[in-house]
Amino acid sequence: MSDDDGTQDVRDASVDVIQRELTAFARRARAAAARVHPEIPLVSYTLLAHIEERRGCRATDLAAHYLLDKSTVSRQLAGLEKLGLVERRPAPDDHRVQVLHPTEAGSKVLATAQANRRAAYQERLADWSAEDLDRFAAYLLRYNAAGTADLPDAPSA
Amino acid sequence: MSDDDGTQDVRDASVDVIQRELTAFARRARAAAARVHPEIPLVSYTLLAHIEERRGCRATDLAAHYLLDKSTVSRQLAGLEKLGLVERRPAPDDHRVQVLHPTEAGSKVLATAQANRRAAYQERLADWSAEDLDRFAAYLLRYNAAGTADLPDAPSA
DNA sequence: CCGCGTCAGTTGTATAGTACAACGGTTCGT
DNA sequence: ACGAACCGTTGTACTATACAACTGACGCGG
Repeated sequence: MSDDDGTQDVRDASVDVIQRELTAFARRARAAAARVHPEIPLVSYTLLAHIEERRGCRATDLAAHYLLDKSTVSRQLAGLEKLGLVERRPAPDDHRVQVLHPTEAGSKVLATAQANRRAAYQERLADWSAEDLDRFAAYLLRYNAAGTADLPDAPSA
Repeated sequence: MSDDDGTQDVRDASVDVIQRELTAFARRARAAAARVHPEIPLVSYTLLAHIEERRGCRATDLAAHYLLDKSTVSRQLAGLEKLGLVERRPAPDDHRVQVLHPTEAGSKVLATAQANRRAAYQERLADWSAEDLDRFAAYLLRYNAAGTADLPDAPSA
């Protein structure tokens, strides 16, 4: 307990707001995503985007990145493959791993979904100044970076 | 496209980052919540918090606020009641509605969960300056307010 | 007062998304 | 060559969710 000033109260209040608003956002995110791109099975969008971005990544990488169980990723991938949006190829050097690539259809679907999402975000953020957008983006980056630092399982300890 | 200036590019880049980071956050939120308060059935935490905050609210209010189907709310509430965390009482003047109140156990569980969440957030935001926290909080408020504008949650009445 | 439209909530059914555990195949270190 | 570690799949179960059909309670126009 510092006796110098009441700065801590201000910090607490801000943290409270951040907690509450982030929670509210998370609660609504699913419904919102369903409205923006109803076609692509939802979560798969995220995985597909990651696959596109990091071509040749493995299922395990996705699981680690998104804190998902490997079985979950496996099924999501199966769905994506059935839809013809990703290809799973065994790595030549290691037969355990599958190298993931978007198909052409996958890239196309992803581009459409991204365009929709982007339009939705831009509409929502239309009346923000460039400076505010920049700062908000920076804050989110910083927040998420903090969270993923200890992420690699943060297991027992 | 417009030939007036390049400010649009900067805006687009920021919006992209915001979109991506918010999505990443949403994807991880569930797993994170499960770690922070594994006891309380997860989503119910949010509803319970809302019930606590707005004592005497109705199931329909919750559904509207969180964009949930009333059946979903009904079941969540049933679970919460079975756990002895909320009470559902018929309104005296209108027998259709149920007035919701947290039980004592509910308030206690909620307080614990909130303390845990709060601690987690504070740890994560420990090295942020008070000014940054304040601004981040303000941005999140602004962002969410835009999304809820059309929701029947801010009743003029 | 009666019937009909409306509102609140519940229940049936179906679907994602997820985890955990058990398993099969692969690779590597000793 | 054996066993540990690793990658992915499959079986099972549970939560969260939606939509639709239904029950019960209001409330209004006749």
